[in-house]
Amino acid sequence: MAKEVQSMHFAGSRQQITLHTGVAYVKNEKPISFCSVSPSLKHDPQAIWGHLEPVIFFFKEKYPAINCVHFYSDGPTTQYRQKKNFWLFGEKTKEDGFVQATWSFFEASHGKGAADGVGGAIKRILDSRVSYGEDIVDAKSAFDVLSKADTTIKLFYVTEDSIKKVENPQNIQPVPNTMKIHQIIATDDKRVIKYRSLSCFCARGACECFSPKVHNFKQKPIKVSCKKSDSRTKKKKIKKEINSSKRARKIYKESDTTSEDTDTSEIQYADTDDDYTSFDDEMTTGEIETEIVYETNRNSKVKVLSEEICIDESLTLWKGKLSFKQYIKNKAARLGIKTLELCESATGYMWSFFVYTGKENTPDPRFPSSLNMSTKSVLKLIWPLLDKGYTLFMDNWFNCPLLARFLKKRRTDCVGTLRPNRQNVPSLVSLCKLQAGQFLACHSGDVVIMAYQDKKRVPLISTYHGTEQGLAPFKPHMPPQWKPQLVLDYNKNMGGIDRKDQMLEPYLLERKRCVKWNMKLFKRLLNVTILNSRIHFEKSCNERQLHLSFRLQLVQDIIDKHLDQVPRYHREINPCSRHIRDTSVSRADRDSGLPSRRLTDSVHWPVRFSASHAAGHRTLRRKCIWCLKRNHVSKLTTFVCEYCEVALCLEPCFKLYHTIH
DNA sequence: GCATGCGGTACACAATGGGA
DNA sequence: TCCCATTGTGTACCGCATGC
Repeated sequence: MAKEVQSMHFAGSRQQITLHTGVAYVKNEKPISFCSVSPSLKHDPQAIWGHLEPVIFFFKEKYPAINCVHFYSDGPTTQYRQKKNFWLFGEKTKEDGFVQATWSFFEASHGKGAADGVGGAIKRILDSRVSYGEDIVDAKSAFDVLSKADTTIKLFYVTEDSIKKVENPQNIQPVPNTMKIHQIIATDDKRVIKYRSLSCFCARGACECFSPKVHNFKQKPIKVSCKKSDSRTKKKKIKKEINSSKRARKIYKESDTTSEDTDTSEIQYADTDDDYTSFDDEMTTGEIETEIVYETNRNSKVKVLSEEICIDESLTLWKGKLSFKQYIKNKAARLGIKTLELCESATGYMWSFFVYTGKENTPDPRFPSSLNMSTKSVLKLIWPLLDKGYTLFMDNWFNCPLLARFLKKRRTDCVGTLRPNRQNVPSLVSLCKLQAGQFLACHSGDVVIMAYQDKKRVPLISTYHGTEQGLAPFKPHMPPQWKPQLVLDYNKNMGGIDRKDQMLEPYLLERKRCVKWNMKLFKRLLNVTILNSRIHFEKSCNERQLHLSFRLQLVQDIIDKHLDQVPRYHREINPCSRHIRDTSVSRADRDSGLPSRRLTDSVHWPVRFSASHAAGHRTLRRKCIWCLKRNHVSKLTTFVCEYCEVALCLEPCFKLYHTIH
């Protein structure tokens, strides 16, 4: 409805005014064009609603029965399509008594609209008056001239004070994906709006077409500051969150624990993941694809694992904003992206993994939703390996008796530590008095639960151990020590993931700061892939290879194989280049002694931004990287290097970028 | 919480090119 | 050569993601 015509110059005077034009369509009535004139040069939402207020008042008075309003405008972020306007829209439409209200934004480059026509007519009237000798020096004189003119356009004068009186909302929550919004809808609550990427009017906008999302301006995001100086406050916040999660914890009862035919669909486990505190931040999880599950080996024969495998968690350091960022207090990184991994115990070969994106964000239709997260995680990872006779080692976050029994039924043994507060764990495990080195074991069918007293009480579970004992590995200056075989096997085989992390530690590709979290995760996976390759190589060749020499050899092999395909410039600056062929000079040019005019060996050509370059973008201009990085100047360009896909000014940035290292 | 970088848009003005 | 429409460029600003 509204369209703003920018500032104008009048009869030699440099004073500017603002015209805010529009056309109103009322059912069964002729369209009414209107224009508000103001000396204020503000064009922000506060000004827009300052201009709209007298217009709305006029129409409400003329047509009191109106209770529904639809606004149409283009979508500049400086004016209409922005959070402040959204906020004022919800506020003002309620104040003005509209039952239903929508605001739709035209797509960019939509062409001229009716409101532009009104603006053109106004400017023509003013121009004609100036040509007849009238001097229009300010907004008031322009309004007077327009009022005297023979026009059907309804005119309003808006003072600067009336614009200042409009509330200017501060510190309000931005609406996610504002740039993609094409319609906002007012709700019963003035602080809550709906928005969607496509407009619809099948129920005066109050429909559920195109899945409108709800935005509440009242809610504030939960933020936890990570400032070093504020560590005490941070600890308090973490402690508070942990306590609240404990209070909210629900212990479910097993539906049928006596049944012999135990199935995962019938069992429910206690949820006790109180070591983790998830930080919710500004990013909504809906924007994140949670299907980052690495299951390439499910049906492949790439690697035959040895019998002992283990599942554990790993944390990739990430301090930036991320909705599924995890805090794990006993990890070195403490804060980052948590991955749950299945590795071979002996070598650390990572067979599968998935990124933990929170309890609610990792749905898997294969498992009942009643299962707790730790059990679902185990089943998700081990599922392709069931019925193949593996022995799975896990720590106490994953283990519980019913899971162990289920795995045993699927020909998979299970060994690990156990939390005494899990369902079906005998109370003796935590209550019995034991001295250091003593242990107590309870049997139930195939499952044995043991309490071993070391420096502190360690509950354990196994599906193939008994009470047999073994001699612990020799330690200098320590007497030989007998321990339950269960404990010895657990200590021996649980460290697969730690072994992998230990081997990767000196070669952390992801150590360099990354702007995006997914790039950091990608680098980490690349690193794990190299380690996996080495393990695979060692097994296939049956010879030991130092990790460093393996990596160096890998780099050399890649260079030997692919260097010919690398553009000339990159080869010349690469000290490893051994295969440079100068094909840029023709025989005729060599004979003439002049440099060749033919750039046959170059792949770097300046091309215009095309639809392929601008995939996902709506404009065909980008900021020049060279101007931005080297000269610290923001300069838009329409050219891009065809090969590098980097935006560069044609002159001189394109040449400088490709010649100065 | 703040700073920074990047993508995106609007707007004003300059440059360009075709037709009379 | 002039006029006018189109295209290109610079600037300002906002939203969002990320890092510290």
